[in-house]
Amino acid sequence: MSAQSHDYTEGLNARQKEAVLQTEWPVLVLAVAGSGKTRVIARRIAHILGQGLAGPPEILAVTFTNKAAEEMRERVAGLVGPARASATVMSTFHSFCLRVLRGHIEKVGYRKNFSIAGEGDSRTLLRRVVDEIGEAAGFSPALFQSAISLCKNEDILPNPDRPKPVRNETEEKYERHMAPVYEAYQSALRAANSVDFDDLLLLTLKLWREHPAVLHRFRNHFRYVMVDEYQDTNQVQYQLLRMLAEEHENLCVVGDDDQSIYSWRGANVRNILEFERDFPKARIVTLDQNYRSTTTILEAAHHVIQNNTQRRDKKLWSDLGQGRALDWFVVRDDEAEAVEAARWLKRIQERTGARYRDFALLYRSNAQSRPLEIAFRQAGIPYVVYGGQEFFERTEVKDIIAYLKVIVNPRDESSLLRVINMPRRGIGDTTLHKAHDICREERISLGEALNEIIKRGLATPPAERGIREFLGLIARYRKRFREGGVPLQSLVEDLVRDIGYNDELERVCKTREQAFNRWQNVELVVRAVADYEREAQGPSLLGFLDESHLSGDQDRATKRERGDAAVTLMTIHSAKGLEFPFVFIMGLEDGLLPHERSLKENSLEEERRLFYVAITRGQRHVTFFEAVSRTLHGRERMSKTSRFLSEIPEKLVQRHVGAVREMVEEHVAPPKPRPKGRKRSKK
DNA sequence: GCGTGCGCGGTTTTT
DNA sequence: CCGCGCACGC
Repeated sequence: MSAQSHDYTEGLNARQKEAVLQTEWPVLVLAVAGSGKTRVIARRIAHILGQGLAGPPEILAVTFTNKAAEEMRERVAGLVGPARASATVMSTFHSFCLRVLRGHIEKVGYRKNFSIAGEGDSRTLLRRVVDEIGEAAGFSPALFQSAISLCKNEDILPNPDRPKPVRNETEEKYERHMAPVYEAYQSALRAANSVDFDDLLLLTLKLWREHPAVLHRFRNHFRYVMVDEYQDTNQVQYQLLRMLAEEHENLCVVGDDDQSIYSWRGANVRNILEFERDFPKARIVTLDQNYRSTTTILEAAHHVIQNNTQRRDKKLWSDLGQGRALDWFVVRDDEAEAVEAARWLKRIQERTGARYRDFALLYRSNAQSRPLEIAFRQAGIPYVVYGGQEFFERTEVKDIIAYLKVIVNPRDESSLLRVINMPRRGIGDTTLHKAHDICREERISLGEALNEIIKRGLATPPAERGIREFLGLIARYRKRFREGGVPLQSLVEDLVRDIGYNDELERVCKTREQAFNRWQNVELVVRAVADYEREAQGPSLLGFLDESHLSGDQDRATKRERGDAAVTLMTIHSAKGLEFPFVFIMGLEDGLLPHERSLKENSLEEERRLFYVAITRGQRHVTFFEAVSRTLHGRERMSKTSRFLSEIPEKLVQRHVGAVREMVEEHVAPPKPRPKGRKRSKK
């Protein structure tokens, strides 16, 4: 590795160079879809390192997904070598905050061994809370959950007196019930020494606000801060960034307001729209050259997005040639849609020699995948459906994880409740209610209360035996894990054996096959532990749990590999950031895209951005499918063409009604040889 | 304390 | 149509 400084702007266009070279003030990089933003961030990091402006640990690059962080790390490694790349801090907001909190959480009132409550954990907890204080008033726990999350995203704490303009009775009632539930939920979490995903960010903010000395250490440490997908940041993330960059202001954010599709999760487009107001010294660099799609695709996308009012106007162009007009199939129903999509796919393959992995079918909602799966299976087309149940959300996986959580954090009540009678130990509601009463009277944790029950002889003999067995098991493993010395993997293996989980699965499952499948998931947990133990710096059970909560789907890597020889089926949301030579956009009907619920909620512009994101995934060709009639919730409904389709000029689209016929020769684009790293067969 | 039906609700989901 | 959360009978 050469020590002399290197020109990391080589091969970049003028704008990209500008973005890389401006390092000493706030920079907003407005990067349209496919304009090489990851490349720019990676080069910028390399440039800062190469110029000796900062050392690797002094650079912070934040992303939203682990995958993005990983990709970034690889890109940077390719430029400056793996050693310096891995010393650079590239992580998601959540992992970054977790790291901060593992070091300082005691200053904001939690213990170091706090648990992370996943979405499911928090839902369960919320159900219990609502039950206990009897505040449901007809509102579902799910509703409370998302409302609380939105509050947390905006840095709003539970406060019953919060003045709020009230429009109608339902809303007023809702407000009245929301505050106590939020408050009770928060104290329950705290009593369990647990934090939810939103707390990771919120508590970091609290820590920095209340402990300026801590903030200063981080501020002085991270001399350069970069943020990917800035349009997706929420209020709390914005505050965190602001505090971190307050002095040096070496903050570089990259994003595209037109691709903001997560406002329903608290993302605030305002952050990117008003960056100059927030940081008056800001420079703005616009990357408007697209390196991905044909001009036809871009023109169509551009016409669509221009109907939005709340956006920064920008061009969008490429020099990749015109390509084929977009195709638009109007078919009878969702079944026909799937069958025609399969036929169309084969036709394109015949003509272009494209492989299965070159295709993606994108849809608004997961329910749309089913007819596609059926048709593709019949047509013998291999496919991979993305989304669905996450590995760490599966029952058996959650059970094992819950055991581990109880072992690490004795106060973790949700996890304790999950496993105390799993497998059956004869401990039911009666006993647990007694324990819960003791919790309250004595202000002790549930685990301690169980001990009390035995001491006071309050449990029935079988329940008492169960409690002893359970507490003994947990105590034994807690000790073993604390003492260390034995590999994590064998301890987890022992645990799974000791609790008799295999037998439990055999008992619960109806078929052998199901038991086998679920047992395999248990084995995957053990494998995940082994993998973690091998890779991590200083592996610990706590570290494994942290990783398992924040790294989403361990399966994703394996799915990707399998995806090589398969067509991709996914929602438009999960397609963001990806690209495919051939993209099919399914269900172009009013009510689906735009979704009817969004029409009610006044978020048509976000639906349009969603459509824009879908179109701009396509490299060579995009096809629309519209079903005149669609079965939804078991009921057949007639539908109207998506209003978005009329926003694309007619000359860019070829409309076909009914079945797929021969692909009309003059429309076929010459196979576009743009080998981006990997070669495409040219025939 | 544990297993089975009814009934309700049902976009999107990076962490 | 499907999955679940809860309410009832063993």
